[in-house]
Amino acid sequence: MVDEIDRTLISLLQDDATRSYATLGQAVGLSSGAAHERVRKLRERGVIRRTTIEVDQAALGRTVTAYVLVDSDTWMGDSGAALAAIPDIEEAHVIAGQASVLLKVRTSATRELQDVLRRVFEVDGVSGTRSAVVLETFFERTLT
Amino acid sequence: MVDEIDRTLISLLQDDATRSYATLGQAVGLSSGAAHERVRKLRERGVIRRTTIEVDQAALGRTVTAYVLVDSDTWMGDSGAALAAIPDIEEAHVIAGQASVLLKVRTSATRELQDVLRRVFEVDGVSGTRSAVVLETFFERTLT
DNA sequence: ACTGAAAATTTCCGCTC
DNA sequence: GAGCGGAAATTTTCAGT
Repeated sequence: MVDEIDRTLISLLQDDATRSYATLGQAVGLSSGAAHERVRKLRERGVIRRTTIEVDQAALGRTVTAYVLVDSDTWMGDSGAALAAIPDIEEAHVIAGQASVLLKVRTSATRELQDVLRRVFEVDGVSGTRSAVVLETFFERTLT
Repeated sequence: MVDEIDRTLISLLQDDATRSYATLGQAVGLSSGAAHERVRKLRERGVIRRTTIEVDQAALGRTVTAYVLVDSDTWMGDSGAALAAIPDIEEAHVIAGQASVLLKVRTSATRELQDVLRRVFEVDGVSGTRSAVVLETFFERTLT
C-alpha cells in the first residue's frame, strides 16, 4: 500500500510541499517523473488529502485558543453539522470519557469565546461545558 | 499589515496551495507578478509559516487519537522539550483550568497510547493524567 | 520506471504610477 | 512601496520505451 519510499516522500512534502519533483526523486533514488507518479497516486488514494499553507493564526488576530469539553444528556453522534456551523470551532471530536465532545476553538478574544460557548449551549443535548484556555503552546507539529 | 487582498490570498492557498499565481492574481484583481510578491512577503513575515500537505493519518496506520490532560504538582512551563521528545505527541499546550497541560496524541493502537502515557509520567512534575480517546472526529478544519 | 521534448509556471527584471 | 508586463529559468506534464 504505502511503502518506505512513499513514507519518505510524504515526510519531505509535509516539511515543505514546494519541493520540486526533481528534488524529491533524488532523495528517494527515483527520477522526477517516477516521484511525481508516486505522489499523484498518493493524492488519488486520499493518503495525501490536499496541499495547503500553515498560517500563523495570531498574525491574523486569532490570539485565543481554548479546548472545550462538552457534557451532554443525550447522544451527540449527530451533532457534527450543528457544531460545524459555528465558525470559530477548528476541531470537534466525540470522545470516550467524562465528557461527550471535545472542541478546539480559536477566537480573537475571550469575548468571542463566550459567544462560541453560548452557541454550543444551543446545540441539542448539550448540558454543560468546561473550558481550558491555552496559556502557551509548546508545539503543534505534523507527525511523520 | 494584512489587508483584505492578503486575507483572500491566504484563504485561497489554504484551500489549495497548488494554485498558480496567475489564478491567484485573477481572483484578487492583480497580475501574477503582484500576487507572487504579496505571497512572498506573507511568507517572509511569517504569516504563512510553510506550505505543507495534509495527510490521512489513518491511512498511515495512526488510527488512535487521544487527548491527555496532564496534572502536575509543580510548574510545567519548562517541560516543552521533554514532551517534544515523545514522538507520538502531536500538540502540547499549557492550559488554565483543572489540569496543567493538554496533549493531543496519535498512535497506531491503544498499546502505544499506554507507552506514551508511561513516558509522560516520567516528565518532571507530572502527578497524573486523564485520557479521552477519540471515538469519532466530526471535523478538523482550517479556519479562514 | 525512465527519457526527452513540449507546455506551464515560477521567478526576475526594468519601467511606471 | 506596489504593481505591471515580458523574458529567462525551472518545473510539470505527457509522449513513447
